[in-house]
Amino acid sequence: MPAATALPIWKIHADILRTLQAGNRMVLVAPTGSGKTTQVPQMLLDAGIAGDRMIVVLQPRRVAARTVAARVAWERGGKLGAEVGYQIRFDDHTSVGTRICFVTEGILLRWLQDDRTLANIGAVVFDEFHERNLLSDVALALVKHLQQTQRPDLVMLVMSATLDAEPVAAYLQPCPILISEGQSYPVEVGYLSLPDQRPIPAQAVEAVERIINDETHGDILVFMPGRGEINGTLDALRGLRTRERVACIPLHGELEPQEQDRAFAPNALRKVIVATNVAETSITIDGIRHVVDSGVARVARYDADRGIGTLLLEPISRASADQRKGRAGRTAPGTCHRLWTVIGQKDREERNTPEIQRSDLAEVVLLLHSLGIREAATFDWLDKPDPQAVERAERLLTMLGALLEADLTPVGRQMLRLPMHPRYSRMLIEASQRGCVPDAALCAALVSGRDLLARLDRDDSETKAAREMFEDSGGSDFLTLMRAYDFAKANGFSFDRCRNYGINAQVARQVEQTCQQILLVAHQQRLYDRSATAASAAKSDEALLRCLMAGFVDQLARRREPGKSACDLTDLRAGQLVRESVVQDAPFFVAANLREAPSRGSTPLTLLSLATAVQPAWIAEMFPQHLSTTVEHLFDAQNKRVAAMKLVRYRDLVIEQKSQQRDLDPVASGRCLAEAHRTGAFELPLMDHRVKQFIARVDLVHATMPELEFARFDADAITACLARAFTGLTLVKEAQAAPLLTAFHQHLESGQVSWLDELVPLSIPWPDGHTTKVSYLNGSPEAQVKLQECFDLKEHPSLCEGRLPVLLALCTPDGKRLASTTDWPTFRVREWPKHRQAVAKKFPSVLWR
DNA sequence: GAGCACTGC
Repeated sequence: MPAATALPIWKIHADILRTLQAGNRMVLVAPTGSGKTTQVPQMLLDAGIAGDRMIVVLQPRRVAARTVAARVAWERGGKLGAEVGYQIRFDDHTSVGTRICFVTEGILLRWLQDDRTLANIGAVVFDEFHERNLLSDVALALVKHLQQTQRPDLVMLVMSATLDAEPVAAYLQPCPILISEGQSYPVEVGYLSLPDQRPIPAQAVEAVERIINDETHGDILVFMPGRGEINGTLDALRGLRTRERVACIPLHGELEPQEQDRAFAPNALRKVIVATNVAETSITIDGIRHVVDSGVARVARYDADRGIGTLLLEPISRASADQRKGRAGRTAPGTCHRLWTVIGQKDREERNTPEIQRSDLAEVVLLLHSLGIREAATFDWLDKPDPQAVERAERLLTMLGALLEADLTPVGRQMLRLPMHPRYSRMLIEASQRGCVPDAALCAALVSGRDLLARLDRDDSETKAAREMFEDSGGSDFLTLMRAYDFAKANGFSFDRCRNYGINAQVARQVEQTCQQILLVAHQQRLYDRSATAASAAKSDEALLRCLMAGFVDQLARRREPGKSACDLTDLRAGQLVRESVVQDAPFFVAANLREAPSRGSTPLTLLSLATAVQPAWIAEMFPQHLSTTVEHLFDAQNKRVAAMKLVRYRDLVIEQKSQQRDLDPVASGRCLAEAHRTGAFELPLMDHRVKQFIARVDLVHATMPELEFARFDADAITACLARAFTGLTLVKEAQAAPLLTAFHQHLESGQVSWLDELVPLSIPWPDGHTTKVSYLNGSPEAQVKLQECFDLKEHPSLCEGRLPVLLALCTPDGKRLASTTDWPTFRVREWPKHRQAVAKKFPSVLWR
């Protein structure tokens, strides 16, 4: 370790201090290895930048906050927790004398709720800001807001490892940018010459093989999007034919710590580490000289329109690819093998979408309200969140009772104290009424971190059998988690015992801590009395299930068929319950997790998980304001009739239906039959030529003589007429026998019907003294006439006061159509002579003129 | 008849 002052950041020491003495904002671009995280806070302290107040350094991860604090305390020769300290969840190493404090972002936001002015803080340093985590964006915006209002003396310093600092500087303007060099080695980047369609594991293995056979040195890091691809790559690596033996090591977040340690531990063999994005930001491994980058990652997004999360494979941004590349140049020059082409590089996004633009914002919006910021959508953000996401968050908070007409309620204020998503804090409030706070707290804790239960492999029948031990009779998937947790706790969180049952012991320990913390807050908030818990030992599951429903009632699902997974959800959504859920029978349940997943078909699946069976009666009791009852007339296709049903809905989801035939409404019933006909449910023989002619005539007058204001027959109008004709009827049979014409006449104003015979008559007079029929079914008047009878026509017949000539279909005596015309006199002069000879020859008995 | 990156109070 070099002397701290030899670190590159010290070259701009004077500039940093000068800038912060002249102003109160600064952006510092300093790559990894510059020493910024450990040195800058000390520089600020020694120069008295924060006065006698504390310097807070925001870290995105707990490990970083803890280890960096320890390092800085050591450099200053003090004890951790004295002059230099840290605070993360569950772990507070600070004292009254602490001057530099490393904290995770959530801690600062808690402090802000306790003291809106951050009175004892003089400077806030945002480290690793380029990651653009949700909470760093929130913290930056709130600290800026505070500086502009009550704390102009507050110093803000944003540190970023990438050069992309202009947007932040512009946001904080006036705000100088200082740039420090890093301590890294060049990395040679290679692209594919042609796109490769093979699966990425195969491509990656080929790249690894090339690196090894090129007789290079140093470990190899392969970036893959997920566990499946990692395992695929490791399988393929085993079949690798190289002169050198290598150690293949998986690395992802779900691994237990000792398994993760294999990636760090020295190895006699060259290491090939196949990792997810953990290795891009959270975990740094020394000795990597080569990176193989698949160029894809699974990215979580939030569809605010539907309130559904997605996790899809996406091409990574150029910024992200550079970050991955940098992992090869930390200790020596390296190489980076990108499994995409130079062209493909240009098509990539420049940087990642900030998390604030792809997250559920309920928790953030509630926090902002507590700080007096009511308009989260128009607040001064570095990057504004999607207004729809803000609106959905506000709607959810209103539904949960945290907001009332955009004002924070007392319940909302209580919810804010609880460190969890508002859905779960609402659940705890409910639990305080129902005497099951400890269970509800456990549920909240169980979903607050990584998954407690390992995902089952297809052929892992042993774990599967063990898992069934925890499964409940079908009430809630939370009960399964709770039992698994109880098991882990009863076994002292033993790794071995837990592993045999597919339980992550590390996660279980965290759940224990989280749960204790929640219970402490709940106690402080008087949501329950800790000393009195023993009394409520005898309890049923129902209270807990009702609490779960309170948090997720807007994600109520109704099974379409008994025993099947397809469900309808509130807000006209649909999805299917995951097969490992225990709620396989209940007709109604709430799902705590909605997410979209790609499927083999073209449409993605909406998967519902963490289900809890509920009863419609509970909804009626707990949310009467969201219920509506209507009598609706539904077409019963099976019995070919209208059925009157009393429907009870929670929002738009039917939760109860009862036949209500005696309340049948004649008008609604007729309407229902008409709609059913419209969708093709049955034929109408009486929709005959007469009716069709009538419709066509009206439409023709409408088009030709708009000044008469004849109403056109569109599909809606026709359905309305049928509804009128069917008034009081319930059976298809009755509808089919019902006379229709009168109902269609009523579509017109009184008097208009009689004008029709004048404007668009069903027949017109003919020179032979008879009449000839006119058809309107093709959209214009047509008459079929005998050619020889036309010679007495004085002028061409026309309708609609002369505006519309009748199309005459001219037939020879055998009834065959010779030609047609809308201008007989001209036809007679111009066209007839061309036909005359042939016609006269064929029909010599007729006198042709 | 089908599936999952990473954090944090």
